[in-house]
Amino acid sequence: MCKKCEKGKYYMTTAIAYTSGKPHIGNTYEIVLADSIARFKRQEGYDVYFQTGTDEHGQKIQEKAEKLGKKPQEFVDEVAGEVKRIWDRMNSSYDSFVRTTDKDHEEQVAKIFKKLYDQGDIYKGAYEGMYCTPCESFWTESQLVDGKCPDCGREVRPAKEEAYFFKMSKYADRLIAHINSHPEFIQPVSRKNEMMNNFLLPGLQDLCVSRTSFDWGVTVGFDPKHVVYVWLDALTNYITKIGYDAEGNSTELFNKNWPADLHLIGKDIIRFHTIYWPIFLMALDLPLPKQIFGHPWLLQGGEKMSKSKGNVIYADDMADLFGVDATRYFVLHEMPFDNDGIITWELVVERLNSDLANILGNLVNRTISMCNKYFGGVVAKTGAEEPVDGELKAVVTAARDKVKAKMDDLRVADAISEVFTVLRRSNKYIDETEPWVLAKDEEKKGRLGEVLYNLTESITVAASLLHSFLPESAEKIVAQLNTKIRDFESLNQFGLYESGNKVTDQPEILFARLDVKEVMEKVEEIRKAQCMEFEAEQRAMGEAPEHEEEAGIDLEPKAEITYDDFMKMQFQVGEVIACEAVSKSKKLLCSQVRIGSQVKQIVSGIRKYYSPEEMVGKKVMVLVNLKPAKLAGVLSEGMLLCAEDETGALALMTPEKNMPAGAEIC
RNA sequence: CGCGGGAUGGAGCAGUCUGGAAGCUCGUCGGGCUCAUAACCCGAAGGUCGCAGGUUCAAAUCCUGCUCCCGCAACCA
Repeated sequence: MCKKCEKGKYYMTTAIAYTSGKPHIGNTYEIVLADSIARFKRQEGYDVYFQTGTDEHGQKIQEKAEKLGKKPQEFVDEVAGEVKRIWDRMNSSYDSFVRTTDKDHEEQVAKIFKKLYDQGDIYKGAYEGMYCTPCESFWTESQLVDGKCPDCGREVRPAKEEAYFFKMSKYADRLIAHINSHPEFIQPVSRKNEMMNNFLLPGLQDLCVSRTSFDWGVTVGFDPKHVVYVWLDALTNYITKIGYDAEGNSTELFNKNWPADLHLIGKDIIRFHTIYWPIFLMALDLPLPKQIFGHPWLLQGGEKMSKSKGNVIYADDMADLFGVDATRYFVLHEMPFDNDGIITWELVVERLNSDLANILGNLVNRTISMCNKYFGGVVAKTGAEEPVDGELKAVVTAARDKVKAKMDDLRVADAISEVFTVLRRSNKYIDETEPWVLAKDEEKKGRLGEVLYNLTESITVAASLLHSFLPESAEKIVAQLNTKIRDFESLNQFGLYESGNKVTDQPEILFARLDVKEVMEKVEEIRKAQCMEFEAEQRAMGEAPEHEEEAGIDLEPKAEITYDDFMKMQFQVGEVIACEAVSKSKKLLCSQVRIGSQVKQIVSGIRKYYSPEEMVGKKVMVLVNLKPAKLAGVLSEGMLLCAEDETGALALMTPEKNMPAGAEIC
């Protein structure tokens, strides 16, 4: 009975999370998605090996650690611990958690680098070009967009660096052939053309695979001032951690599991996984992974999440409010196959109430209640069948293969929907059979027993199919029914629930309905806490030695103006009577400013330094007769004057003694 | 002409590749039912599929042009 041998191995990975900060629900989505696939494959009978982990090297991490006054290792230990904790909390069943700072990984990366160098795929050159610090990327002039980084759009600066390069072009033809002959290689397929047209067909540039500008990475053994640059370090985790050895002594685990069956990654790093990674593997003379799936993103209300917007949703907060399975359910359900998904707290509550509480939880609850009420909890087949049973049974027995078909395409959301089809049909079945009517007639007791048996059986099958997605809840359901998660093989059969079995007499509510308002109140608290945390972090990152010896600031002198020029400008004291953030912008606040008897609306880029609440009541210096203009679509009828230091920090100008709103400043 | 994504009943989406009776979930309204977590079941209303042209016997779907929205960027009056 070696269940593990039935279908062969299935090796899958997630991308490894970059440890520059705590992962939000969008990042967490990937692990939940991967976990569901891993669990499903196991259920199907595959010998699954599921690897995830963290990517911990690089300039960004080094810099962030420095700013926080920590050693890089100390910093990544903290973040990696946090990532692992969240992954665990989400109940992810990974077999291996890799960290790129693991010694065995680092050793292999160095060996791989040397091997590729020795065989001539990596050569030493000099990189000259425009460098984008945040992206850690060099660009050629022709790649720049408006003279800026084509990836992030930020400023680049000319830089020259001695570096090692990988001869990408050498393998390009082979890769193109592979992609063309393996249509399943890149998923969703729409990404395939993107890669072909934008990168492969125009011709691959050699890839820079080392850096000298920082040292937080794997040192190149034979040239220690270089560290291995991100992709050769990060991507290779997929082989190093299962025991690949560049010198030919790979482990059993590696020989069994490579090539990977699935790399699950975000759509933003498809290029690296479908071009660079396969080429590295070709150079190492290893087979290519079978499939790479670039999943879409989960966006907060249609926007990307960011801390500075205070709209980041974390898995922890969701799990606190809704529970782990509800969190898993939401991200899995809401994420379409190749479009970005949307997450808002309101949507989460809606899904939880309507699907988990109403359809699933309530079905289990009402069924168990009836079993108890009418038969003291005993569920027994009586043989009193009626035609309507057939429809229910047909839906139940068809579910397994439908779920499997969706999962084979990695359409997890659709797979879950198939299970809910069963649950909906079961609820309908209760209405059709009206057990409470049957219960009133002693002669129909047999029929009533059959109906409840059919329901119990249907729920058992559904729970078994849900096990991959909502492991905890599925276990709870079968426990309440006093049975077990059923073997995948037999899930297309109806009637395996042990007749005469007794369900629990104390059914627990699986998912409680939630009130949106109450949830939103709690969310407000979370938001506030998040903003404070963000500010604290900003402060910790800010250069600490602020007031040692106040340095003056010299500005480029502007052209001299006349007194008449000066008199053209009308400055007055204004009182801020209301203020709110401009929703479209991260930086702007919109204030209503009372000047004498009139009120002007003024937009200012000071959100980073002043909250709307603290603005209200302030007396400020206003340039009143500035021509009105629209900022981020909002009309602004003047300017609040601020002092600005060399870091860009702002301070509002306020009268040194209290002055009435409207007082002229001259 | 910065890059990218999008526009389908009140909300969120599917359908677009491979033209051929506008569909799903939620919400709303009406009805049924009472075993159950004010849950469940049935029914209804609600869309000129962003706009304008074009191709076609036939366009949400293909072609052309335009508008608007979102992310990055910009905006810090």
